[in-house]
Amino acid sequence: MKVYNSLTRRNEELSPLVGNEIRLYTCGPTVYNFAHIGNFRAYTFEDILRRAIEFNGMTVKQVMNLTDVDDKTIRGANAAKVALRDYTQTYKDAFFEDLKKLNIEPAEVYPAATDHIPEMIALIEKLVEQGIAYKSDDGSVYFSVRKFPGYGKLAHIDFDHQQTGARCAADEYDKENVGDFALWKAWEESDGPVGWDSPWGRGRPGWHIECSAMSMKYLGQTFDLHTGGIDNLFPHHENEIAQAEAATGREFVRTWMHCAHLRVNGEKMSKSAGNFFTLRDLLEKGWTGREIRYVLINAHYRSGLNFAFSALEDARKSLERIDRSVALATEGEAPGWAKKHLEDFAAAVNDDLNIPGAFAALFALVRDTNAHGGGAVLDIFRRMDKVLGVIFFGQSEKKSEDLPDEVKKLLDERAKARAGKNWAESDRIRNEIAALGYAVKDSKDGQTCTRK
RNA sequence: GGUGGGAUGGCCGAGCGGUUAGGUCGCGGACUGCAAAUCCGCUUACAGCGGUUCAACUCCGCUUCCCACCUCCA
Repeated sequence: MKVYNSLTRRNEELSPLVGNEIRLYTCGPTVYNFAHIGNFRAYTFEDILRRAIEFNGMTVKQVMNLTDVDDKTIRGANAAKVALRDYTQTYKDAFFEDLKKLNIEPAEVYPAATDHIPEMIALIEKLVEQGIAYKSDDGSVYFSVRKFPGYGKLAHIDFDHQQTGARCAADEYDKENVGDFALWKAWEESDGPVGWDSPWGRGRPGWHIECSAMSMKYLGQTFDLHTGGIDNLFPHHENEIAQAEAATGREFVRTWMHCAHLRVNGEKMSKSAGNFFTLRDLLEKGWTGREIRYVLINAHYRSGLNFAFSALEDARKSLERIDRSVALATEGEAPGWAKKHLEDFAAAVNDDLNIPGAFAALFALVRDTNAHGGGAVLDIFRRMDKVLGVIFFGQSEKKSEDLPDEVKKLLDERAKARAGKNWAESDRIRNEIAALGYAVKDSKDGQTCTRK
């Protein structure tokens, strides 16, 4: 299995550092609001990643953090006049509900930042002791990027020849260097009741430190894989590396993977443009979790994905087609042609998660299965879906589902009409059944009726 | 200004120096009383201009346009 490593900018074989287990840290949500589908592009990408690792016979220990203290959560909680913990709990719960809707496999650990303040303080103390972090007059602690030689190696930025961006021109902090970032932020008025005691006084952790502290706590000082959206590459992940490697003197993460952004109708998703959707927005419009999942995963994770409602419509039809084919599939030893498609599927998945290519193999299986009128390919579908997570295997149950008496009666009448070749009557009854929400299809074996 | 990624058929979206991506839509055929489903075929896609090559959508250069990051956005 090969994946693209942002650190080396090359495709590399992914193999575990220890045993057969890949240790994976995925940057999770800041729980100040409902997550939007752009966020979920990252989470579905990470889900595909862990499923692909498992597909290849390895196990995964995944840690996904919940950022439950930062500017936005504090602002939200204080504005709502509720405790930070209560405020974030709402969005934590919502997040887990959303993950289920998208059929995202749960991570092994979901550490919350506020539950790991001591670990963060310990890490910061280590950095202060080493003289790589310093306390400013206001009680904040900063990381001195100049003192960490490898700074910029992930983002491939040469800071000696870098002009200062417009956004960091404002000199509102008491920092030695504009590039220095906060490890600990001193308490200020707007924080209200939020704050923890520390060796540097009351305050709260900087954003980056939680990921370094929590990932190392659960996965070790050096672990296999760390992922997130491309926007996290710099500064967030760069800073995580700096904090961790400066503290331990060891390599922090071997492989970094980043997914590209989602656009909506060709434009960047933003509230002001009115093209900002949460998962809940789409569910309310009648789209299902797996239709949304299909759209989110059916583009290579490193390519920008253009989200459009027409893509959801395509997804719905594509999934129906897959479902119909799966309903024809049976248990047993798979025929050679099906095994070939699984090989193609695996090759695509193992080529840096080429999911569009994997879907092409799936559809080749669909076509052949239909052409053969079925086959012992259920296991092949199952193995493909182990990675994709979009197939509905309940088709046979849906078929045998009890029909209302009213519909049964109409079907009997229609069968009689058809026996007498009374086509007008047959069509009339078909329409009547359709009006009740059921679809009738005719074949050599007679009528089949399913709920629409 | 720096760094990185893009422009593919109506739409979505892979890919590679020469061999069908795939989905969806549309058209034709088979099957069917009709329909639906299914299968087969078709609509001769690779931003523009040069270059390298026996051969370029794929490599190189230039042009146009787009996107992301450049200090707390997945």
